[in-house]
Amino acid sequence: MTAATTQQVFRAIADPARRSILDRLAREGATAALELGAGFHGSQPALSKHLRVLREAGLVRTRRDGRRVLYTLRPGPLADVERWISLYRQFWEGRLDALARHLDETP
Amino acid sequence: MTAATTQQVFRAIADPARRSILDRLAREGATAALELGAGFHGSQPALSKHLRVLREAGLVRTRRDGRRVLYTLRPGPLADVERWISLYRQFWEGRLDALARHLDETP
DNA sequence: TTTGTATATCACCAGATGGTTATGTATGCA
DNA sequence: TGCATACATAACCATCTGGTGATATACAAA
Repeated sequence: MTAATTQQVFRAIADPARRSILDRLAREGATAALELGAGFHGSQPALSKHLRVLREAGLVRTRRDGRRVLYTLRPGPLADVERWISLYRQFWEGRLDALARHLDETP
Repeated sequence: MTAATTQQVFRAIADPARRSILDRLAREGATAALELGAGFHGSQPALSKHLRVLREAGLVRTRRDGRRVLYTLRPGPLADVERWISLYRQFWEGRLDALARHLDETP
Protein backbone atom coordinates (compact mmCIF):
# COMPACT_ATOMS: atom_id res chain seq x y z
CA MET A 1 0.00 0.00 0.00
CA THR A 2 1.36 3.34 -1.09
CA ALA A 3 1.89 6.13 1.41
CA ALA A 4 -0.94 8.60 1.91
CA THR A 5 -0.44 12.05 0.47
CA THR A 6 -0.95 15.33 2.28
CA GLN A 7 -3.68 16.06 -0.21
CA GLN A 8 -5.57 12.94 0.85
CA VAL A 9 -5.44 14.11 4.44
CA PHE A 10 -6.78 17.58 3.63
CA ARG A 11 -9.54 16.01 1.61
CA ALA A 12 -10.37 13.46 4.30
CA ILE A 13 -10.93 16.08 6.97
CA ALA A 14 -12.93 18.32 4.64
CA ASP A 15 -16.05 16.24 5.28
CA PRO A 16 -17.91 16.86 8.55
CA ALA A 17 -19.01 13.23 8.83
CA ARG A 18 -15.40 12.11 8.69
CA ARG A 19 -14.25 14.72 11.21
CA SER A 20 -17.02 13.50 13.46
CA ILE A 21 -15.74 9.94 13.14
CA LEU A 22 -12.24 11.03 14.05
CA ASP A 23 -13.58 12.95 17.05
CA ARG A 24 -15.41 9.86 18.21
CA LEU A 25 -12.29 7.74 17.86
CA ALA A 26 -10.29 10.28 19.84
CA ARG A 27 -12.80 10.26 22.66
CA GLU A 28 -13.61 6.58 22.76
CA GLY A 29 -10.63 4.74 21.36
CA ALA A 30 -10.88 1.53 19.35
CA THR A 31 -14.46 1.33 18.06
CA ALA A 32 -16.30 -1.05 15.77
CA ALA A 33 -17.34 0.29 12.39
CA LEU A 34 -21.08 0.07 12.93
CA GLU A 35 -20.75 1.73 16.31
CA LEU A 36 -19.02 4.65 14.65
CA GLY A 37 -22.17 5.06 12.64
CA ALA A 38 -24.24 5.91 15.71
CA GLY A 39 -25.38 9.48 15.22
CA PHE A 40 -24.44 9.36 11.57
CA HIS A 41 -27.54 9.64 9.45
CA GLY A 42 -26.73 7.51 6.46
CA SER A 43 -26.58 3.93 5.27
CA GLN A 44 -23.98 1.39 6.27
CA PRO A 45 -22.24 1.54 2.88
CA ALA A 46 -22.00 5.32 3.18
CA LEU A 47 -20.27 4.92 6.53
CA SER A 48 -18.01 2.23 5.12
CA LYS A 49 -16.97 4.57 2.33
CA HIS A 50 -16.06 7.33 4.77
CA LEU A 51 -14.00 4.82 6.72
CA ARG A 52 -12.21 3.85 3.55
CA VAL A 53 -11.29 7.46 2.83
CA LEU A 54 -9.91 7.77 6.35
CA ARG A 55 -8.01 4.50 5.94
CA GLU A 56 -6.48 5.58 2.65
CA ALA A 57 -5.46 8.88 4.18
CA GLY A 58 -3.67 6.90 6.88
CA LEU A 59 -5.80 8.45 9.61
CA VAL A 60 -7.19 5.20 11.00
CA ARG A 61 -6.00 1.66 11.41
CA THR A 62 -8.13 -1.45 11.50
CA ARG A 63 -7.90 -4.69 13.37
CA ARG A 64 -10.29 -7.59 13.25
CA ASP A 65 -12.00 -8.60 16.47
CA GLY A 66 -14.20 -11.59 15.87
CA ARG A 67 -16.72 -10.54 13.31
CA ARG A 68 -16.28 -6.87 14.03
CA VAL A 69 -13.59 -4.58 12.70
CA LEU A 70 -12.16 -2.22 15.26
CA TYR A 71 -11.00 1.19 14.09
CA THR A 72 -8.25 3.07 15.86
CA LEU A 73 -7.16 6.67 15.46
CA ARG A 74 -3.87 7.18 13.68
CA PRO A 75 -3.32 10.92 13.98
CA GLY A 76 0.19 11.08 12.50
CA PRO A 77 -0.84 12.43 9.08
CA LEU A 78 -2.68 15.29 10.75
CA ALA A 79 0.76 16.67 11.53
CA ASP A 80 1.01 17.69 7.87
CA VAL A 81 -2.07 19.86 8.25
CA GLU A 82 -0.88 21.22 11.57
CA ARG A 83 2.48 22.11 10.04
CA TRP A 84 0.80 24.00 7.22
CA ILE A 85 -1.62 25.84 9.42
CA SER A 86 0.94 26.71 12.05
CA LEU A 87 2.45 29.09 9.52
CA TYR A 88 -0.70 31.16 9.86
CA ARG A 89 -1.19 30.91 13.59
CA GLN A 90 1.00 33.91 14.22
CA PHE A 91 -1.39 35.99 12.13
CA TRP A 92 -4.60 35.37 13.98
CA GLU A 93 -2.78 35.50 17.27
CA GLY A 94 -2.16 39.13 16.46
CA ARG A 95 1.60 38.94 16.64
CA LEU A 96 3.46 41.10 14.18
CA ASP A 97 6.48 39.36 12.80
CA ALA A 98 8.29 39.04 9.54
CA LEU A 99 5.27 37.54 7.86
CA ALA A 100 2.65 39.83 9.27
CA ARG A 101 4.63 42.86 8.23
CA HIS A 102 3.81 42.10 4.65
CA LEU A 103 0.12 42.10 5.31
CA ASP A 104 -2.53 44.75 5.25
CA GLU A 105 -0.65 47.38 3.38
CA THR A 106 -3.81 49.40 3.40
CA PRO A 107 -3.14 53.13 3.14
CA MET B 1 -23.09 38.86 3.64
CA THR B 2 -23.59 35.94 5.99
CA ALA B 3 -20.77 34.75 8.20
CA ALA B 4 -18.55 32.01 6.82
CA THR B 5 -18.99 28.58 8.33
CA THR B 6 -16.24 26.35 9.63
CA GLN B 7 -17.24 23.88 6.95
CA GLN B 8 -16.54 26.48 4.24
CA VAL B 9 -13.07 26.95 5.66
CA PHE B 10 -12.27 23.23 5.70
CA ARG B 11 -13.53 22.96 2.16
CA ALA B 12 -11.60 26.01 0.99
CA ILE B 13 -8.27 24.66 2.18
CA ALA B 14 -8.94 21.19 0.79
CA ASP B 15 -7.88 22.34 -2.68
CA PRO B 16 -4.13 22.58 -3.33
CA ALA B 17 -4.55 25.53 -5.71
CA ARG B 18 -6.29 27.50 -3.00
CA ARG B 19 -3.72 26.58 -0.35
CA SER B 20 -1.08 27.74 -2.78
CA ILE B 21 -2.86 31.08 -3.16
CA LEU B 22 -3.00 31.51 0.60
CA ASP B 23 0.69 30.68 0.87
CA ARG B 24 1.49 33.28 -1.72
CA LEU B 25 -0.57 35.89 0.11
CA ALA B 26 1.19 35.06 3.35
CA ARG B 27 4.60 35.51 1.77
CA GLU B 28 3.91 38.48 -0.43
CA GLY B 29 1.04 40.39 1.16
CA ALA B 30 -1.55 42.29 -0.82
CA THR B 31 -1.45 40.90 -4.36
CA ALA B 32 -3.50 41.53 -7.48
CA ALA B 33 -5.76 38.70 -8.64
CA LEU B 34 -3.98 38.00 -11.92
CA GLU B 35 -0.62 38.03 -10.18
CA LEU B 36 -1.87 35.31 -7.85
CA GLY B 37 -2.41 33.24 -10.94
CA ALA B 38 1.31 33.11 -11.73
CA GLY B 39 2.30 29.49 -11.41
CA PHE B 40 -1.33 28.39 -11.49
CA HIS B 41 -1.98 26.39 -14.60
CA GLY B 42 -5.54 27.29 -15.45
CA SER B 43 -7.64 29.98 -17.03
CA GLN B 44 -8.40 33.37 -15.51
CA PRO B 45 -11.99 32.43 -14.68
CA ALA B 46 -10.78 29.29 -12.90
CA LEU B 47 -8.53 31.47 -10.75
CA SER B 48 -11.38 33.89 -10.15
CA LYS B 49 -13.54 31.02 -8.92
CA HIS B 50 -10.93 29.88 -6.44
CA LEU B 51 -10.66 33.43 -5.16
CA ARG B 52 -14.40 33.53 -4.70
CA VAL B 53 -14.32 30.37 -2.59
CA LEU B 54 -11.61 31.92 -0.43
CA ARG B 55 -13.61 35.13 -0.16
CA GLU B 56 -16.77 33.32 0.86
CA ALA B 57 -14.82 31.36 3.46
CA GLY B 58 -13.66 34.71 4.86
CA LEU B 59 -10.02 33.84 4.23
CA VAL B 60 -9.23 36.81 2.01
CA ARG B 61 -10.34 40.40 1.75
CA THR B 62 -10.38 42.51 -1.38
CA ARG B 63 -9.76 46.15 -2.06
CA ARG B 64 -9.80 47.91 -5.38
CA ASP B 65 -6.62 49.60 -6.52
CA GLY B 66 -7.22 51.33 -9.83
CA ARG B 67 -8.26 48.66 -12.22
CA ARG B 68 -6.71 45.90 -10.19
CA VAL B 69 -8.25 44.14 -7.20
CA LEU B 70 -5.82 43.53 -4.38
CA TYR B 71 -6.28 40.42 -2.27
CA THR B 72 -5.18 40.32 1.34
CA LEU B 73 -4.88 37.35 3.65
CA ARG B 74 -7.50 37.16 6.38
CA PRO B 75 -6.35 34.20 8.46
CA GLY B 76 -8.88 34.47 11.28
CA PRO B 77 -11.14 31.62 10.12
CA LEU B 78 -8.15 29.28 10.04
CA ALA B 79 -8.30 29.40 13.82
CA ASP B 80 -11.33 27.11 13.63
CA VAL B 81 -9.23 24.50 11.86
CA GLU B 82 -6.34 25.01 14.24
CA ARG B 83 -8.65 24.60 17.23
CA TRP B 84 -9.98 21.34 15.87
CA ILE B 85 -6.63 19.91 14.97
CA SER B 86 -4.97 20.98 18.20
CA LEU B 87 -7.08 18.33 19.92
CA TYR B 88 -5.02 15.76 18.06
CA ARG B 89 -1.61 17.34 18.43
CA GLN B 90 -1.02 15.64 21.74
CA PHE B 91 -1.39 12.30 19.99
CA TRP B 92 1.26 12.65 17.36
CA GLU B 93 3.52 14.39 19.84
CA GLY B 94 3.53 11.09 21.68
CA ARG B 95 2.22 12.45 24.95
CA LEU B 96 -0.01 10.13 26.91
CA ASP B 97 -2.86 11.94 28.55
CA ALA B 98 -6.50 11.39 29.26
CA LEU B 99 -7.30 11.17 25.59
CA ALA B 100 -4.42 9.02 24.54
CA ARG B 101 -5.17 6.53 27.26
CA HIS B 102 -8.23 5.47 25.38
CA LEU B 103 -6.28 4.72 22.27
CA ASP B 104 -4.62 1.62 20.95
CA GLU B 105 -6.18 -0.88 23.24
CA THR B 106 -4.37 -3.50 21.25
CA PRO B 107 -3.73 -6.65 23.30
C1' DT C 1 -23.98 -27.06 7.55
C1' DT C 2 -27.13 -23.43 8.04
C1' DT C 3 -28.16 -19.05 9.75
C1' DG C 4 -27.30 -14.51 11.59
C1' DT C 5 -24.20 -10.65 12.23
C1' DA C 6 -20.59 -7.32 10.83
C1' DT C 7 -18.44 -5.19 7.24
C1' DA C 8 -16.83 -4.25 2.49
C1' DT C 9 -17.70 -3.75 -2.24
C1' DC C 10 -20.61 -3.23 -6.55
C1' DA C 11 -23.49 -0.76 -9.65
C1' DC C 12 -25.80 3.06 -10.02
C1' DC C 13 -27.57 7.99 -9.44
C1' DA C 14 -27.99 13.10 -8.24
C1' DG C 15 -25.61 16.95 -7.03
C1' DA C 16 -21.20 19.34 -6.24
C1' DT C 17 -16.82 20.74 -8.11
C1' DG C 18 -13.44 22.52 -11.16
C1' DG C 19 -12.53 23.45 -15.73
C1' DT C 20 -13.59 25.92 -20.18
C1' DT C 21 -15.08 29.84 -23.61
C1' DA C 22 -17.76 33.87 -24.09
C1' DT C 23 -19.35 37.97 -22.14
C1' DG C 24 -20.16 41.72 -18.71
C1' DT C 25 -18.37 45.45 -15.78
C1' DA C 26 -15.12 48.72 -13.84
C1' DT C 27 -11.21 51.47 -14.45
C1' DG C 28 -7.41 53.99 -16.80
C1' DC C 29 -5.60 56.08 -20.78
C1' DA C 30 -5.22 58.01 -25.65
C1' DT D 1 -15.34 59.10 -26.68
C1' DG D 2 -13.13 54.98 -27.79
C1' DC D 3 -10.06 51.28 -26.62
C1' DA D 4 -7.22 48.37 -23.63
C1' DT D 5 -6.72 46.21 -19.11
C1' DA D 6 -8.20 43.67 -14.94
C1' DC D 7 -11.42 41.10 -13.08
C1' DA D 8 -16.05 38.74 -12.28
C1' DT D 9 -19.83 36.22 -13.94
C1' DA D 10 -22.65 33.24 -17.16
C1' DA D 11 -23.38 29.12 -19.45
C1' DC D 12 -21.88 24.88 -20.18
C1' DC D 13 -19.37 20.39 -19.59
C1' DA D 14 -16.68 16.36 -17.56
C1' DT D 15 -15.45 14.39 -13.50
C1' DC D 16 -15.66 13.66 -8.58
C1' DT D 17 -18.32 12.89 -4.44
C1' DG D 18 -21.43 11.04 -1.39
C1' DG D 19 -25.55 8.71 -1.29
C1' DT D 20 -28.43 4.38 -2.22
C1' DG D 21 -29.99 -0.81 -2.48
C1' DA D 22 -28.11 -5.22 -3.64
C1' DT D 23 -24.62 -8.42 -2.96
C1' DA D 24 -20.25 -10.60 -1.47
C1' DT D 25 -17.22 -11.97 2.32
C1' DA D 26 -15.79 -13.16 7.03
C1' DC D 27 -16.78 -14.89 11.27
C1' DA D 28 -19.75 -16.89 15.21
C1' DA D 29 -23.15 -19.57 16.84
C1' DA D 30 -26.90 -22.89 16.48
